[in-house]
Amino acid sequence: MRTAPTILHLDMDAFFASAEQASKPSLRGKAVVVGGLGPRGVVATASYEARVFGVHSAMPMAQARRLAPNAAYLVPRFGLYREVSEQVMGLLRALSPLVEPLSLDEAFVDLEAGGAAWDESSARLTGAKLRADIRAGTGLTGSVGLAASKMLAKIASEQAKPDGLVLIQPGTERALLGPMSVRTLPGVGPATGDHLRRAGITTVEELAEAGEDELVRLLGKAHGHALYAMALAHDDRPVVAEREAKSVSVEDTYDVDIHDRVRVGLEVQRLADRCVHRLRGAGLSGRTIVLKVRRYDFSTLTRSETLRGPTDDPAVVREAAARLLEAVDTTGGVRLLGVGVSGLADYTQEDLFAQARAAAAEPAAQEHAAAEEVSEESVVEHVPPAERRWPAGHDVRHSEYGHGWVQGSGLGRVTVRFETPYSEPGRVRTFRTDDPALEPADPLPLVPRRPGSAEGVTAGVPERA
DNA sequence: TCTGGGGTCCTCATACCT
DNA sequence: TCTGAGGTATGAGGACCC
Repeated sequence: MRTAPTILHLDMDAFFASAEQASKPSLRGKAVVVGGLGPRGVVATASYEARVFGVHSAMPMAQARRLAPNAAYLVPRFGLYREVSEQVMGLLRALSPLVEPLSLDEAFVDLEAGGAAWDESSARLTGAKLRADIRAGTGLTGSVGLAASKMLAKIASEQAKPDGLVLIQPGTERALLGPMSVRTLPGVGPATGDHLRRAGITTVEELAEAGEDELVRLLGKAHGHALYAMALAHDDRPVVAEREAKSVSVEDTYDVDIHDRVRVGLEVQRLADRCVHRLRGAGLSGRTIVLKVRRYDFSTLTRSETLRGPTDDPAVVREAAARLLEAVDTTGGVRLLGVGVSGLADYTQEDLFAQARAAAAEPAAQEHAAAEEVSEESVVEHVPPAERRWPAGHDVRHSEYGHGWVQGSGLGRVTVRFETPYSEPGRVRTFRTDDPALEPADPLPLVPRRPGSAEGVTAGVPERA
């Protein structure tokens, strides 16, 4: 293990909610909740103002609304978050070639590998400058943890939240970790936490005292060994820049359980098409097709089938998914369906054969693939028009009043607040949902671009245009 | 009053092969 | 030819993460 605290963990603060607040001046300092707004939605992120009321991630939206009835409730805009995330990841890559993104709002950086830091003081300076650059570039705050290992860097950034920096000095790790809850350690969730508690183990210190053999007996080989090492603050995992995807999947939870077997079949076909669309977009093909069914009582089952070779053919995936569905009892109704592909292979490699065959046998194959693309798009767009056009929180442009965002819609009306990331809080106006002067717009950058800036960014990557 | 979506990794059972 | 042991592939489920 390295001896200098040169592994950095960055965690953006309440990322989705903060991005929405930066984008909408009237929401700054207010409780904001981002997540699914349907009857079965859950909270993705709550702003710190909303957390005061007890709202937190993964909470059912209905419960959040009871706790914070006056908060602003918005659907996620992944296009905007992705764009901000890319900007932040760009700043990290300027520090080191070894950047390991964990999600849109989190990443590890090996500062030593990039020569950005080599000891405590250089690490601290680099971390502080990074935080300032992120704020200047995006208007958002991020918390930084610095330590000699990934696990400790992550614990440090957790302690730094919100909007702070914490460095764990090498040598102090075990004393720091000892009194903490076992739940602090990565990989210890509710089930393992309960398991350990029943065995009388609640702190990291007790975990270390229990000994490796006991932990393996309690939790199994892999988990036991890993946890014992963590309890001793041993963590040699390197920062890995390129991670290859192992599976691709799509799933939908329905507002109301589906009972009709025919409808279930149609939904599975749609999901298979969407999954293949994603697969192809990533330039991949896969061998194992997985069907996921969550029943009315929340019991979940998966059925899978491994083909002779990898495929990215929508017809093949549809057929496999349909076969798998035949073996599933859906009486009582289903609340969720999903289709996934694993056992991924490099599409381009595999496709050499497919292309050779196609060229020899079927000159129309290319057109067929193009037609699939179009039909998959149209599947994605198949949503009632009123909901599609005016989702809460999305940007709009009015020919007279300019740029704004949807505050709410229903009963043929849409309420818009006219403001931009750079304006004062704006006024609210209501229109008919079919008002021709009103149209959807791309998000604006959270911080105005300097004229002539090299990374001049087009305003917003539309999640779906 | 319930519980999203997209992933990863591990364990256990079973089948098959040698 | 029978039997058992061990390796590998496959399928199902569960825990965990953001």
